[in-house]
Amino acid sequence: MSLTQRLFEKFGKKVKFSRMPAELKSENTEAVAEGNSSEVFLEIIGDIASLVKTSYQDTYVKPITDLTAIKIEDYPDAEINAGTQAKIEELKGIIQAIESRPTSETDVKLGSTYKIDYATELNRAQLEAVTSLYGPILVIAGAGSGKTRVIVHRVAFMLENGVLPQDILLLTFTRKASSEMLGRVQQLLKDSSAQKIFGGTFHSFSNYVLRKYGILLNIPTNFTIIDTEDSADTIDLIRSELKFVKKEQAFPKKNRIQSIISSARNRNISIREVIENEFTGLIEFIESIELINQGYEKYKHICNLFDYDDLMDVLRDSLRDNAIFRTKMQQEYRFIMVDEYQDTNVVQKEIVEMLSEGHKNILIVGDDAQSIYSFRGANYENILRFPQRYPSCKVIKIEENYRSNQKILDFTNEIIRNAKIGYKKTLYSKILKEGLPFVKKFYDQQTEAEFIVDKILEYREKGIELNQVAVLVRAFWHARYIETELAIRGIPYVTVGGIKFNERKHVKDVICYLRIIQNPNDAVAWHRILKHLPGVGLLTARKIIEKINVEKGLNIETFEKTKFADGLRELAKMLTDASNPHTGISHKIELIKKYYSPILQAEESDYTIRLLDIDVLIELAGKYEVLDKFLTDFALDPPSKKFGNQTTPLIDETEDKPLTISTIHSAKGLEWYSVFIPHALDGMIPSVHALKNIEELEEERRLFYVACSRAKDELIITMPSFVKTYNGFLSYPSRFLVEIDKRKFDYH
DNA sequence: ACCGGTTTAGTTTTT
DNA sequence: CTAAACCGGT
Repeated sequence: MSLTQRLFEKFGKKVKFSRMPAELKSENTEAVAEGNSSEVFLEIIGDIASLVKTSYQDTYVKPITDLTAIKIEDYPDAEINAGTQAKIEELKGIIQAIESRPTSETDVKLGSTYKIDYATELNRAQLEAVTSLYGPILVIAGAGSGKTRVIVHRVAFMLENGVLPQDILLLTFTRKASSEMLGRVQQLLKDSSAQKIFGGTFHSFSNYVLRKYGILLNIPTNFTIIDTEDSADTIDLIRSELKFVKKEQAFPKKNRIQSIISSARNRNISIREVIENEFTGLIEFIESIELINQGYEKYKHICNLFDYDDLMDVLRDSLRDNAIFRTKMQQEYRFIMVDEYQDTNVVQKEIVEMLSEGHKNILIVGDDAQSIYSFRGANYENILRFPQRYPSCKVIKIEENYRSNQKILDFTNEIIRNAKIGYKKTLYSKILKEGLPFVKKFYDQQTEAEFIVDKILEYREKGIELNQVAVLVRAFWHARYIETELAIRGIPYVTVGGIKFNERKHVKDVICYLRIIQNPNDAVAWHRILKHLPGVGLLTARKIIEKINVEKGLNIETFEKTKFADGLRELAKMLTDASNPHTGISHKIELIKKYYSPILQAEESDYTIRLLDIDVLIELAGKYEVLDKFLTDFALDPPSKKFGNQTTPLIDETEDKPLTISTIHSAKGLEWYSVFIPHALDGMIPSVHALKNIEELEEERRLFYVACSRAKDELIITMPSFVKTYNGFLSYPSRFLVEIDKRKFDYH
């Protein structure tokens, strides 16, 4: 029976799909039925699961979807062009050169004058990294090999050897990581000297330095930091102002333009190069985008705004062009350590090189197998090429793993063994275990979610707390069914990654009012809040802002006769009240809340829930004295990245001990007793966006590796038999699973 | 000319 | 879910 006939039997009429397989469309030309085609399709897909479109083959075939039957040859190869091939070969050579370096076998002898017994707390490789203080050092640290331990002990060792804390610079991937490390140093040494060490992200370091030396560098010290969304909004303003003539092809969207511009800066190449290499469809827009970029730069300058890339670029340029500044920095930070070096981009690499140019006391730690941020310009070549840059450097590899049991390591080693690029390191562990990693396929996403939640409850019965368990996903929507299931059963959980607290629309609105109070030139913030006034759209907002610029402030009389005069007057009054330097930040937000609530109510049906977030904001602001600092921290490092569902905006982790649902990216550096990886389908991990290009595909592999290597004791990988996406159905298991020796896991 | 409601197309990851 | 495109009203 054909599909059309089956549909007819089921629904009593012919059903038309908006996105239907071509061969079915031809069968169904006189279709009449309406309705949400995807839902209908989903309902019947159980019967006809044989007809599944694979996103990369563009055909509807009966797929072999059983993990035991499918072979890696059934997956299409990713393209490798000549340039990439040459680079892979070159990197192989570099890796070989590193591997053939003699590993240092010197036993480190330490006196007994230290507070810490380094020799017993560290293994040999770790000890060597900790006690080598001078010259360039590369530490290749596999997942779970005690990387943090090395940094913590090294900092302690430095201090114990009389290095001044203010001479040390510790650059990490998140601010949380650095504060945890320095906190541990403090505990080890039982004194507070570690507090004087500068520890933080590249961005927070740049922010600190640029504001401190702004006068020397001839840049304003009171700039406002804007995030990616603001950046895209600003770019959109410029685009509409430039009034490009309509072309055949639609102009790229603001987020795309933003990512092109940012990508060019992160990789230190021109916009033209980015488009020619990666966005060949947009070649006709190169000139326009370059024009937009010029306007964007000018706009930021006038409004005193810095985006994330500015923080990096301005610091790099200043170090390069201002010799006085460079020398000052080199003298100030005589010992530099960089964590997660595989996730630095070119600009950051240059910053590190210039900072350590004189003394060369630079230690970098990283793992090329865990490089997962190339979309942000990160380049794992930075770590691989470090020995090229510093031929005399010491290379230390730490391969003993203290996190996972040997069965999990056997599994993760296999993932990385299949990699086309990078070190083939083999991690080992002394932790032994009977069971293998668990892999299971389910009928659909619902049954998969139910299984996972059942299993989590089972763990809890056995005494494993919820906060010892994590669900790791490639993209946030992969966890939707699981979230629903958890909510139904009342299990507390926090989400990490995805839309963050500070990115929620209403939170950002409130922040924009504060930004105007702090920097009245902030046109991006003005745009955002003026558009809330009835009768004000893009163009009117622009006119108002122009007037504000000319008149050096918001002058109500200018707009007396307009239809939005009342709204503007109310806004101006609130801003005047809240601008009073004697009102605390929390009180300012309360004034904003009073003004903003009716606006929110008019726009959102769930406004009472959203108002709770603003109360959270008030609470958070209570810890700050200076508005400037509050806004900067909010842009660079949101006070709490973890938040629960709508009824509990912020979760107290120590009290509720919730389950973690996280993106794999945000799970970096963390570990749990047991880890679930749902949706292990080809097209999810690896993502559909990465199937064509070998470099992107390899990054997905590393992502899968990072996910699996978070597990200490149990690793559970599941998949539904199909998932509907906007352009097809996914039903093949992840190729990374197919590649692995079947004896390394239990398949159910 | 401009605003604002409605439809429709496209959806990764983050400092 | 979000942002662009479309369209009708002032």
